[in-house]
Amino acid sequence: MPDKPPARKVPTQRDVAAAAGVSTATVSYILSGRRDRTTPVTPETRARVLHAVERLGYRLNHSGRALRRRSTELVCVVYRMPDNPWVERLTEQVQQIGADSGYSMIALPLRDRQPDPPALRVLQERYVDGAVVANGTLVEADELARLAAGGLSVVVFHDDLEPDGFDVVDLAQRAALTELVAYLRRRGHSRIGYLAHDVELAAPDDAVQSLKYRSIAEAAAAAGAPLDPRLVVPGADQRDRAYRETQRLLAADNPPTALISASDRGAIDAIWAARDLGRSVPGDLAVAGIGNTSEGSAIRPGLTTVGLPRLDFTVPVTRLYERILAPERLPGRRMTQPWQLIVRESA
Amino acid sequence: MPDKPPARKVPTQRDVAAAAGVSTATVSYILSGRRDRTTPVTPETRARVLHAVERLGYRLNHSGRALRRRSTELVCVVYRMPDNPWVERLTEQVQQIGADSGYSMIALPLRDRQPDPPALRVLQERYVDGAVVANGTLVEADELARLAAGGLSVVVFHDDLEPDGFDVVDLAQRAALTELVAYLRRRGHSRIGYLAHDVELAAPDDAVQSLKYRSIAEAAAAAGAPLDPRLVVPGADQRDRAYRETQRLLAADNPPTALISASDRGAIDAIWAARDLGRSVPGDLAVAGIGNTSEGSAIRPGLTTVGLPRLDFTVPVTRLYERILAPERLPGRRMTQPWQLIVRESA
DNA sequence: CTGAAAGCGCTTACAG
DNA sequence: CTGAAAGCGCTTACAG
Repeated sequence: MPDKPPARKVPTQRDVAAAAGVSTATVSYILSGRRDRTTPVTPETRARVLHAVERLGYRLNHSGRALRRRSTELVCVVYRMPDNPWVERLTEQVQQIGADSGYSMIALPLRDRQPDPPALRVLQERYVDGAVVANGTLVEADELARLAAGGLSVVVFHDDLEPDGFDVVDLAQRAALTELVAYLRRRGHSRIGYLAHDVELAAPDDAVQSLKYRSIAEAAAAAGAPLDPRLVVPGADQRDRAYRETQRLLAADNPPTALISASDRGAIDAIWAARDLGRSVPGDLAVAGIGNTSEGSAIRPGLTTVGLPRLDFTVPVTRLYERILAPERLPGRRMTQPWQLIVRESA
Repeated sequence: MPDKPPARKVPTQRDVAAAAGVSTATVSYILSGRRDRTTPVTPETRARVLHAVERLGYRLNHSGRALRRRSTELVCVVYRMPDNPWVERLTEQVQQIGADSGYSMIALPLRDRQPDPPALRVLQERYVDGAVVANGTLVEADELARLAAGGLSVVVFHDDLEPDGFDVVDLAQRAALTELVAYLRRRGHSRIGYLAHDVELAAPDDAVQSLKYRSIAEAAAAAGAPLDPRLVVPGADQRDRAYRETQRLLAADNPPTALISASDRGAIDAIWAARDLGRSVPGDLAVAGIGNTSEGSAIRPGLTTVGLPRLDFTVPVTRLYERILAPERLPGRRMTQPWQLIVRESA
C-alpha cells in the first residue's frame, strides 16, 4: 500500500516560512509565542509571517509539536457515562484551571463493565499529559501504576487505593454510607431496601463498581438489620425503572420501611412512586438518595442524601497541574474530601 | 512509605531494539502488526522483541506514530454538556463502528455559549482524524469549513447548514415541532406555554441554540396562536426548576392549557408539578416533551413528544469513517434522519 | 528475512 | 536579529 495519498497537501511551517521569506525557526518563534531570552522579531517580519499564515490557512500540527516538546498540553477526564453534576463540575474546573497554563481538556467517557477498554490507548500512548479518573470508573490499580510510571500525571478519585506514583482523592464514601444506615436504624427502620445501579448487581464483588451496595450491605449487617435480598433491586440508572421497581417493592408482601437509592435521581422517582401509591414520605416510606445533587434540595420533601457538601475540586485539579508542570516526578499523595450525611425531610 | 520518584527516561523503540538485538524497523513491524508485503519475522525474533517490550515496560508514543503516519486513528465527538441518551448512543456507535478500523474515540464536551472555545484546538491542530458534531452544538459554519479544508473529516448534525467539505445530517426538527404545534392547535389549545432551555432565552437570536424555541414560536404564530411571552419560561435544564416554573405558570392568572418542554425530562417534571397542584394531564394541562427519550414511554400518562423514532446513527457514523478512510477528499453530502411527532397520552 | 536511513512537522540551542 | 541544523519517536521504501 502506498503512502497515504495526499489529496491536497496541508501547509506546514516550512510553507509559511517560504511564503514569508524567513526561516522556519522564525515562524515557530512567532507562532509559539516563546521568544525565551532572544529579542523579539521585528514587527515587519512578524506581520509578514502572520499574513502568510492567514493566506495559506496554516494550522499547527499538534503531533509535530508534541513530539518535539515532549508534552501535549492536553489533559483527559475519564468517567462513566452518563455524566452527572459531579462530573460536569469536575470537567469545568479541569478546563478552567488548566486554561491558564495553556492546557485543553478532552473527555474519555467509558461504558459499564469495560475492564480494559481500548479507549485507554489515549492514556497509554501519551496522547495526553495528565488524567483525572472520576469516582466509580473502572480502571485497574496496576494499570494506573503503569501509566504513572510511564510519565502520565494521574489523579484518581478512589476510596481504596494506595497512591503509587499517582495521587488519590479519598471521598470516604463508606463512612458516610455507614452513617446513613446507622441513622435509619436509629429512626427504627429494620427493613431497608436498596435501589441499585445495574452495574452493582452485575458485578457485586467488584470493589469499585459496587462500593455503595457493599458499604450499605455491610453497614446494615453490622447494625443488626441485614439487607433482605428481595429488597435489593436494580433501577437507579433510569427514572422509569426506578419508579416501577419502587412500586413493585411497595406492592409486595412485607415491603421496606426505608429505601436507599444509589442515585438522587432514583430516590426522587421513588418518592414519586410512593406518593402515587398513596404512601407518605417519610411516614410510610423513608427515602434517601446518594450523591447530593441540586435536585435533592429543591424537591418537597427535601431529599435526605449522602455526598459532597460542595462541588469544588480545586484542590485535586490544582494538584493535577502541579504534577504535570513539576520538573521531576512527584511522589503519590493522598487527599481527602469526605462525603457527608445530609439530613433533610425524606428520611 | 514515600514513593520513589523515578525520573527515569521513558523507553522508546530504540531501547527495545537494543535490548532485543534487532533494528528499530523490526520492532516497529512487530508492534504495528503491519507486515505489508514482507514475509513475517521469525518467531524467535518476535518473542525476543515482545519480551524486551514487556521487560522495559515499553509503550508506543502516539505523537511519533501520528506524525509519521499522518493520521491519529482517533475521532472526536463534540457535544454540549450535560450529555443525554442521544449523545450516549452516538458515542457508543462511534466507538463500536470505529473499533473495526482500529479507531478510538474521545469526547469534547462543550459548555453553553462558548462561541469559539479554545477546546476546538483538538480539532484544529489535527489531534484527531475526524469529528462528529452533535445536534445543538455551537460551532461556526466557517470554522467547520476551515476544519474540513484542513483535512479533518467532519459530520455535523445540523438542520440549516450546507455541506461544504463536510457532511450534514438534517434532523428536520423544525418540521416536527411545527407538526406538534399544529396538533395542539387542532386539539383546541390557544394558550401554549414553553419551558425553555436556559441557553435559548439567553441567545434567542441564535439559530442553532434556539432552534426549538424559534420553531415553536414561529409555528404558533403561523397557526394563529402566538406565544404569550409570559408563558415562556426557563427551567428545562433542571428537574427542580422545571417543577417550580410549571407550578408558577399554573398558579398565575390565565395559565396555559398546553405546555411544551424543551426536554422530555422537564416535561415529566411538569406533569408531576401539575398533578401536585391537583390538575389533570392532559385534561387541565396538555404536556409535550422534546427528544423522545425512553423515560417518556415508561411514565403514566405516556409522554407525547417529538424526536427520533429510533436512536440509530449507523448511517452518519459509517459515513464518518468512510470519509476518514477514503483515499481522496469526499464532497460534502447531506443526510436526512427526520424527527417525528410521537403522540401518546399526555397531550 | 533484517537493518540503515530518510523523513513526518515541529522546537530550540547555537552559530552567524 | 535571523537561519542552519539537530532531533523528538515513530514508519516504511529500499538495499543487503
